[in-house]
Amino acid sequence: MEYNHKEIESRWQNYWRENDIYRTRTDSSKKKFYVLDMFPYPSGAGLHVGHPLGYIASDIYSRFKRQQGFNVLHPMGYDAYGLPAEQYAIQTGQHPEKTTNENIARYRNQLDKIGFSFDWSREVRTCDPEYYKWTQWAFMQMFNHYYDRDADKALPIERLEESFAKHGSEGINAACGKDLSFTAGEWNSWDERKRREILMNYRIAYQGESMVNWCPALGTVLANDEVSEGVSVRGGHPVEQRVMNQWCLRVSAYAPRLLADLEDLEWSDSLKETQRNWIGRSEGAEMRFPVKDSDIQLEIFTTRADTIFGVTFMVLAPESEYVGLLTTPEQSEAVKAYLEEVKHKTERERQIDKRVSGVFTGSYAINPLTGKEIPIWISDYVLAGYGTGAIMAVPAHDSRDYAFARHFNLPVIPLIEGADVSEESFDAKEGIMMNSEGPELNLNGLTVKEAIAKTKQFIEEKGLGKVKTNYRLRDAIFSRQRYWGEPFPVYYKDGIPYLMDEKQLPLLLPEVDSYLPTSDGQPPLGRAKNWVTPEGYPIELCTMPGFAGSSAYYLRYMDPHNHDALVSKEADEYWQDVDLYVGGAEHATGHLIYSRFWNKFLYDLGKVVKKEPFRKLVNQGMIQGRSSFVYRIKDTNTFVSHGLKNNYEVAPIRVDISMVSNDILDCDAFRRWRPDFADAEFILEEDGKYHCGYAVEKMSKSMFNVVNPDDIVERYGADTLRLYEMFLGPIEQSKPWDTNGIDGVNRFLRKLVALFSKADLEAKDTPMSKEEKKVVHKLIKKITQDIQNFSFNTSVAAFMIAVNDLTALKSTNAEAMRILTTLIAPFAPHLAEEFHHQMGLEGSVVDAPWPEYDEDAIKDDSVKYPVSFNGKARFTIEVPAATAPAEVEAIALADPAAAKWLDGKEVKKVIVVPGKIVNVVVK
RNA sequence: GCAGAAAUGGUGGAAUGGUAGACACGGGGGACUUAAAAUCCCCUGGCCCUUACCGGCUGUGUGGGUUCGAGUCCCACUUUCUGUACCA
Repeated sequence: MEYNHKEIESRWQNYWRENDIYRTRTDSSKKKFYVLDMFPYPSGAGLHVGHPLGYIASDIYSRFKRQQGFNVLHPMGYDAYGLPAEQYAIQTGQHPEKTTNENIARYRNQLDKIGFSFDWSREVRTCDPEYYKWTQWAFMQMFNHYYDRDADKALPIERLEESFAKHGSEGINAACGKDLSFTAGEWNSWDERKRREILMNYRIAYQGESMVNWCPALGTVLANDEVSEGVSVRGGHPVEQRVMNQWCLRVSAYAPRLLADLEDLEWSDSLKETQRNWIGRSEGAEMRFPVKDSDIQLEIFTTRADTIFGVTFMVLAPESEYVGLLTTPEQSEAVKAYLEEVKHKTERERQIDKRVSGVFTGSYAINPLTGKEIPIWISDYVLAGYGTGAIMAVPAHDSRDYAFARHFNLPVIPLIEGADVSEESFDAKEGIMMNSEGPELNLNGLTVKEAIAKTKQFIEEKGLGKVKTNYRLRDAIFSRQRYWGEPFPVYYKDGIPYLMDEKQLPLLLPEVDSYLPTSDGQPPLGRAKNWVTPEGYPIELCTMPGFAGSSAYYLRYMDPHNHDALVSKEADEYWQDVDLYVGGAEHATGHLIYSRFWNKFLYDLGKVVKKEPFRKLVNQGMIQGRSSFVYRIKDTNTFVSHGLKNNYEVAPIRVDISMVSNDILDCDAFRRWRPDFADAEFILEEDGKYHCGYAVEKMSKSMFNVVNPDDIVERYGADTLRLYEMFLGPIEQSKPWDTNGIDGVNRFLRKLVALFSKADLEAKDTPMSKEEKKVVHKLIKKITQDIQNFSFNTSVAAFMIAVNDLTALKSTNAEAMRILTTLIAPFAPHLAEEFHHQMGLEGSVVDAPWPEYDEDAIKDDSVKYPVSFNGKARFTIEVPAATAPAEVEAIALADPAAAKWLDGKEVKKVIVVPGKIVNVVVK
């Protein structure tokens, strides 16, 4: 049999499609298993070989689970809303829906060629109204709920209203944007507008003034995870801080649960740690410092309550509400100038420019423990969004305070014995306290840890402050001033936002004549005609951000065609959660936080049964590109091979990797590549070949290093691509794509075909020989373990060994081939299906039951023991498998070879590890 | 700065504390062939000994430790990658 991959693969792909082999149904008689890939954003560039890495791994796993008898849900869809499509639309005037659909068609075509077992009948697209109806629905639920800290869950906003009507703000412990205090009488006297304003501070989806990342180039606000190092993640445009009225999600209310529930997840340590850092829990104390000659109490947050005797000044964030209150007339000019300066700095400039800057307010606070006056300053190193936007500065033990104190010549008081603060601050939380004695509290002689505890207790008792836990995680900004996203089901009456009726969902994205903002700076939806409710009220002009649609898509797959709910009760109770989620670690602080939050919210509402969406998560590594270089000798058109380039003055030039094979350049193709290389000369190495250099870089068109999976499939077949991607190395590891070596995997498949074509398929009932059985059962054991451990590279190696062994045994046994076919089905499904049918077996190999292995068949009759002397292996003995350790020892010492290594020395001890080793310890 | 992960031949990578380098690429040699491709066989960490056979030494980033025995466990360090940062 010839291995004609094209013919085999297209034939079985058709068979799977025509027979609906991958259709999954809810089947309560079987145990479920849900394997999910992070759905892709369908970019215009199409898939490169890096994208399918995770898909192949998850496909192997889900096929394996299916063969083990599970009812496997393995869906795929598209994260279809996004910025690139919109920017392309702005440039070309084409509707983003059109280009998105074209990209999706291309992706689908590429994915289909690789032979995935996705149930495409469950496909979701975030831009599909039938899908985003439920994104809008979830937003409405969030608008209609608040977070009750006592119940520790989201509750309907009506409960809050009832409570306000009866008791005012008294007795309510809820997540709230402001410190609000009012009586029932006040509440009842307020009109609807005022009440709605109050309620807005409690809603989980709320509209509020907040400091946002504004990106002028993109004309939109961005979430914190969409900004990195002061520039937008998409496009790299500068981002500045602005106060704007925006829709937000009260993710921060869920911070404690998001942190605590990480414990039970089977995620990598590094990913959990990244989330822990992002959530950023810190235990400390909130303290009030009275301001001199004023009723104002300045509230600060600190984790170092122990350093209170070292506070020599206080600092406010420039945006702090105290700034206006504490600036004295004498200082008002200077403060005004400073605020102006800070305001015009972009976030990026603020980060790059680490110079110390600040201004004195003119006011003084009183240290409540020492009674001393301390100046209050303003500086942009204090952030408005964290803690209270004000700090007590302890220059001796905080490097930022230290830099500030040195710059403005403020005193530094060391508090820890032996700490040298003449050059830099001593930030470590360790040591013995000194200089810390006041009229009421003495910390001297205590360790830092003891001092923190004692101070906290003291300030709570004296009512100077309270113990507080802060989280770094901030609420997610949920508005985008863009076109290509989900419209908000919100309209405005007298400027107050109201929800539309649920029956009006989905609220369809309207057509516009251009995807740019309007001339008066409104978002693109401002161009839509009749963008009003039937009653004539204007509808919200912003759309939702990308993470809105990707936060609950895994639930929709469970029940994708349901018109009445995001997911039915039955489907949710059956499928529960994602058993295995495969995707990139770059989503650690975005999607994976939002999705967990979204799921927990729906859990609070009783809409889903699991408090966490993704039980086990595997991060596949990034596949980098491997660029090839040629070396042009300066001022010539002569190119020198990599090994000889040091003899010349050369300039490296990237060449398209399609002209390079195993680092050898196809010189003729190179000459044809570009007109100016047409008469290129080459200096070759001794072997008569031109060797290219290489570098590992991001895979991109501009580096000429993109490898398209279509080309690999065309040349070697999908089964080879699948096996090779797995063979490259551990799935979690980032590695460069290197097509060198794919021949080895392809060769293996051809050997497998050769082995199979010699098999005597007629003699079905012939038992395997002992040797055959051993090879096959060892393989079953190895593959079963490897798949469970996600160790696919070693599985591929095991297949290679088994095929070589069976070939060496000249095996023609049909049973051995049947088992081999079953085992390789998850990896090389096309070839396995071909074998399966050639053997005349019923149905698809997809449902071939996973074989059990027989431990007895694997056991050796005899065991080889390396015999070591003082840990160094010297010779090998072979004894019957059942030999007792004492006897093994005797045989080892009696071996003629032993005498040489004993050399008359005394044997101190002999260690026999059954089945492993004999180690003789001699003096 | 902080956090996490990693470091093994020319390359990608194997190794439940038990003969390091599986498997594959690349390289070398050979068979078949008029020839090439394809295929098959042998060798392939380094150093040394030997005509050859047989051998020996050394070796998993560096330095220490635990152990009969360490690539694997512990401590310190170096380097690389990833994430994150005026978060008080």
